[in-house]
Amino acid sequence: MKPVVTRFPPSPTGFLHIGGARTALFNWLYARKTNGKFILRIEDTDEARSSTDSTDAILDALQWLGIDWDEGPYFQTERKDIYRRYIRKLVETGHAYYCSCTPDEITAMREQARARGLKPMYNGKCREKGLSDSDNTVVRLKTPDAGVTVVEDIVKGDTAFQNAEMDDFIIQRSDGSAMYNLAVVVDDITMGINTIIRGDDHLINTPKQILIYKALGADLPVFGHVPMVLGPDKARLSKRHGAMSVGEYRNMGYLPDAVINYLVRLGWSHGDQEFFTRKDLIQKFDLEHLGRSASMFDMQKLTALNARHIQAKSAPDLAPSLLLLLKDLGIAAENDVFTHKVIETLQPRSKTLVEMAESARFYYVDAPDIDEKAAARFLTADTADMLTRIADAIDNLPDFTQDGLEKIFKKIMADFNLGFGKIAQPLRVAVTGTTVSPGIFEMLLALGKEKTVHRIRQAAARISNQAL
RNA sequence: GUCCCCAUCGUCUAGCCCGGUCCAGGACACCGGCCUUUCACGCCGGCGACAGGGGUUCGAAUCCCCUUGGGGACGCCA
Repeated sequence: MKPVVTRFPPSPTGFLHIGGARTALFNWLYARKTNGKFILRIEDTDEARSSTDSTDAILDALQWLGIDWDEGPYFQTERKDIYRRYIRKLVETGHAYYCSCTPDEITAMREQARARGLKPMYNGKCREKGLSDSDNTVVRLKTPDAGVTVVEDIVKGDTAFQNAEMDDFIIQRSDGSAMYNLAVVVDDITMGINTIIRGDDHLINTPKQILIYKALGADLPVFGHVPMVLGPDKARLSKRHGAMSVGEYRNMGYLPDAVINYLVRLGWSHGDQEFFTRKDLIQKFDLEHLGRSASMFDMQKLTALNARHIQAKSAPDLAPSLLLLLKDLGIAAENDVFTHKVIETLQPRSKTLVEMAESARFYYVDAPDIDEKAAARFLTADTADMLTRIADAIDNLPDFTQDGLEKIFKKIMADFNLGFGKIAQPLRVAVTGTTVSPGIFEMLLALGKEKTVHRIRQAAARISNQAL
């Protein structure tokens, strides 16, 4: 059994979008699962639309997702000689021919075909002319007039295409450059690709490609055409659907593991399992459980999965990404024990890292921004004394632990005849500035004794000042 | 217009290949409740689907056909 060789061939005409990422993921997972090889190839033969910026962005996004490649990136623009050689071979063996029809003529043919209720096609005018290479000639593949070409697809099953439906398509442009179908097949053959998983928008290209494989006398790879990812309006995913690029998800505070988890579940399943670690996926991914129908992209589910992945990670793992986001908020934080504690208090209540960074803000600033509404409700005149008492008690606490804090709170509760809630909320507002925060104990413990005492005193002072 | 693909809760899906264990299971969302120092997490419960019509069969979500709906492709783009 030969090792599996898969590939991901993006064209560098923009960022890596979600649909492309999923295709890359399927190929990568299958290669990793089978101990095969995953090759990256940049399909930049459309030089007008391709850019190195796009290439960089795509590579960057793949790296962020943790999709690494064993070979490449190869660039099709650097392989022109290879294509030319194969095209020459096809002409020499009679599988292809030169055609001198002008674009206008072709347009006319198409209109004619359409008028007769047929598929718009080239009519094979130059097929038997025996033209040779000259300016303004293209090369076309000689396709069979009759019979069928069957695509054996591991996700769609066998699909038969009438050869009569296929025209003699162009494999080389008049400027001598290779067209997509030719370049892909030549690349896949020469790179040893034996498993092709791609979007089902390519299913129609497959019979054409099979014809090229056959004309070249090459073995066919295994094909698997996965359904498209659609937007919420069931239209193919496009710019107008909002966040499309993988990079946007990084900026919004999504974890690569969550994105991968979500993407793989869009069209693949493993029983009822929803949560997968990277390791799980490499172990469990298979081609048998790829779905056949298109799916819609659902941010809410991605977000839910992201929350679960945030909880599943360790604080030190989360820290580097969070630090970057804190920096965006103007907060300089270190990857230290303090930050790790901060993260732990926030993990169960953050759906994204951006959310976590915003919630973490109060830990780092010198004095929290006091929310006026919260202050009006909880930092009232009658709490000033209590807060001062708490601050003093904590200040004198030999051990700044949950036990120590509990003892203090119990005493205060008894002395002031208050329920715990009556103490906790003013305290929370004093220390965080808002009524919403992690649990009092974990939060104070993470904040540290000094800051805690300082903030409570500041709040008490604030109340006194307002009373004047 | 022609060709191709697809069709289970609002969404992602299990089940379909090898009909009965499915008056269809899980997850997200939504709605209740519990827990509780806030917000969350968590837990419990609820709502909610086999597109329609014909067959085949003792029996169909599962097999066949048609209809409808959705998607894709018909480039000197990839």
